[in-house]
Amino acid sequence: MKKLIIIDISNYIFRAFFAIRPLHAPDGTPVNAVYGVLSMIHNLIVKYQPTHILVARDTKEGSFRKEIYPEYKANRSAPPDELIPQFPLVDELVKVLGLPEIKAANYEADDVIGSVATQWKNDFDEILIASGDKDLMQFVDGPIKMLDTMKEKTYGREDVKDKMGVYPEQIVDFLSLVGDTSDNIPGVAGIGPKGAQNLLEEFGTLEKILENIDSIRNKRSQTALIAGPDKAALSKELVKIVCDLNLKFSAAESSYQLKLTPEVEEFLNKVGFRSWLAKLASFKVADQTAETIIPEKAESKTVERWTLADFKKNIQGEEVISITHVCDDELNQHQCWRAMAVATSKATGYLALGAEEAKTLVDILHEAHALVVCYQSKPILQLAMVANVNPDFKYFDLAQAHFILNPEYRHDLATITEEFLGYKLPAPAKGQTDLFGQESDEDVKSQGEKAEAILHLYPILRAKMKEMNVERAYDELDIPLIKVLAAIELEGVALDIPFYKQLENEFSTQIDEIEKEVFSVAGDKINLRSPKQVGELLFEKLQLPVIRKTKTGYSTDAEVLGELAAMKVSPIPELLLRYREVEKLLSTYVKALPLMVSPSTKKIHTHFQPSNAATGRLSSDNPNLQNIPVRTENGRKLRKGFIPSPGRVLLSADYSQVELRLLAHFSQDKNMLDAFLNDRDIHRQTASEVFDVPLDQVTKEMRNSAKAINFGLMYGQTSFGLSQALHISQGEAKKYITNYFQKFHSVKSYLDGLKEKAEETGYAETLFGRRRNLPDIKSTNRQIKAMAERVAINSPIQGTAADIIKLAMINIQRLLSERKLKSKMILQVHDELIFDVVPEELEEMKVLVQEQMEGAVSLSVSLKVEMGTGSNWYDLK
DNA sequence: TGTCTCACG
DNA sequence: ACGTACGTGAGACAA
Repeated sequence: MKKLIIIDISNYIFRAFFAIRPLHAPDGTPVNAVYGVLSMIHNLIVKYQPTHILVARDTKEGSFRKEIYPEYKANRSAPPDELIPQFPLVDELVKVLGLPEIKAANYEADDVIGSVATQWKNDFDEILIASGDKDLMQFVDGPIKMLDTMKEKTYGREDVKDKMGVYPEQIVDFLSLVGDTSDNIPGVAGIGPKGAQNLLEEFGTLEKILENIDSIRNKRSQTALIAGPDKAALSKELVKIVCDLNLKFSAAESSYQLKLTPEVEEFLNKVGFRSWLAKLASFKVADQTAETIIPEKAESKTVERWTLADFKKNIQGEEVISITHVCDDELNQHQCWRAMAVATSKATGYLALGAEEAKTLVDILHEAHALVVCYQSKPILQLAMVANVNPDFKYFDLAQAHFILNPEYRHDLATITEEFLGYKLPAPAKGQTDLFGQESDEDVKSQGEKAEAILHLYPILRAKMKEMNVERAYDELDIPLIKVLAAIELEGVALDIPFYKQLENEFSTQIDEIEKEVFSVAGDKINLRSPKQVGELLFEKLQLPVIRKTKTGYSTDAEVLGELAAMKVSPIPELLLRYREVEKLLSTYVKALPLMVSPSTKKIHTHFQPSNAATGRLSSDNPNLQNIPVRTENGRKLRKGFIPSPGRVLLSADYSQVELRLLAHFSQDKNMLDAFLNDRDIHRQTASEVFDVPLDQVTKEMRNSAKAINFGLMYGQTSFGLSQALHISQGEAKKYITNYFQKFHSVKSYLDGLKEKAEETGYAETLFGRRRNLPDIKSTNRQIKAMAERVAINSPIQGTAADIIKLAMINIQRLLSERKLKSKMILQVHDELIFDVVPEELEEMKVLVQEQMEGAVSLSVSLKVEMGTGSNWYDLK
């Protein structure tokens, strides 16, 4: 296997410079770009294992392109001062590493790359061009691929088409039409990527397009081309890369192996890269023939077929057993158990189950006193609950344990098994029964192996949690919560279906009316649900100004439509906004929710996922009941359809400003603590501080700005973000933020401390010790690191709020059962709980809920809960 | 399947 | 040069 990587070193220098924070050699010379280039080259070698490397570079004299077009690359600003002294250092680095290098006077690195790639094409099994330059995509073909080191992605023929919209052989023509701002290549004015793509799709090449100018259907493109065919020709000359340079270098001579030589050592010492000494010293090219193959598990006990009696006998005296169930309906797992596999220290069994056997099963579990280890415990608990048995056996939930260990990983059993047991589970059983309702032997075997894996994983994950000191969040919050969630899900929420049917009629009529109006103005019938068609209508047909673009086309989101509507040149943007609002309500809620009402219980049974959101929050799906509209009046009406069970009332209780209270507690900022201790409106207080006006002179706008600042800072928002949110200049936003941190200086030091702590430990953690690992916080890539820092700020706050409400839920549920109350907890929406309450219990419930929520933890700032009651979710007052 | 858009805290 | 505010789930489209 011969593999060549061609490195566009100039491209690397710039990218490295901007991606890596400033670094200096012992003598003060800036070296961040040098560091970045070394690290990118090292990564290339480690990741792609090339046998040959070639460094291509520009010469100082400039290129022939400048002669034919003086404006070529004229818009490039001079390299930053900090970068200039690094060019010779990179030269030196390439030299001491002994990297094969080619440059050619009067030609650019691109020409070297093009010549090498085309002339050596048959000498290698694979040639990777490492560069961010779009031009070079023209060479992608067979063994030749583009490699974006930053994104760690290689581009083959189809990937080029995906990214650019055209195939590699069309890239030259494409760029000749579109132009390239980075090289100041003009292209044809009036033709963008979209137009060029369409033209090339139809005619194939630039020459054919120009020959057939008369038959171009798109009038805009046609006039553009008639006006500027010479521009296209000129651009093509500039874009076209020279491939016939005399290389004076054979393919074989580019063979390369990375070694730590005395010269390299000397260089690394000079620039102060001491950690690289060790890294390169231990560097070994991996043996390419020895691929890591994860073995299938070798031995396995025979899986016996058991009856319930066998099951009982086999788990007798066992301390730990594992079970895994087989069922057909993902969404209603507790209702459809067909069979289960069980593993103990001595035996593995498989038993088919009838629905009515659930109670017996749970009784056996109770009697046996074994710890029940499973992959997901919620359906097992629900199986017991629907059989009217209180599931008070001990359980260990692997998915939840894995979530605690690393919330951002995938938590499926196959992944966990591979990670901790080092083998692959056999392919998932098809779960098909034969004509006699018997499972096939293969299915029985694979289910048995699953149960065994689960049994073996338990002590490993338990030990790991102990080692990482994260048992508290698992044992005190997540595990007891699962039982609470199991009950909430089974209880469900009632929906007023007739009310929803009526809404469906109203909304459908509105949709039709708006649609008709749009069509009459536009004179065209398009699919208003298609962003693509909407974009074409607004920006091509109506020629409205393009506000923003997405990866694939024009952006038409609400913000864009709002701006267009404000221009008042066409009624369509405004109509589209109304269409979108109603369409969203109609399709996501009004039509969908009634279909989710269970025929047997007449209620909606959402699923609360306890091991999904990386911060430790719950999420809700099938359907999601945590995003029922509330912000607009029109949407809020949908909440009128969420009603109590017959004869009951709804009670809601929500934490007021939990996250900001937590911020005050964590930061101990005097100003912020004061505001909460005196029960002041926190946003008003902030506005008064930031804008330096007395409390009573704070205007609505000021308060709104302050609110945006308060929320933004918990997410690590930048001045850019704030300026976007408030529609102010970035300078103005910056002033607000500086001012804020001057007034709330402990908040600033707390947030900085969070970043530092995460950098030291590699994770962020909540008040209860729930962790979120942040490997990216050590990234040398600025953007990636910045993202990790924002997460380091947000996770402890969002996660602690999640922990607190979990604790409250556990305590409330326990009290409901101890006091034998009939009222039920039915929903959680992050900082809010909803209860289905028996009227006689209402007063007791209010006290109980408020006490438990406010008293869940004791902080410097007391938690405040606001409550409401009513006959639907809209009218909670 | 990925992308866009949009609902919530 | 690049992106820019965290955490979710769902429906519709387009390929």
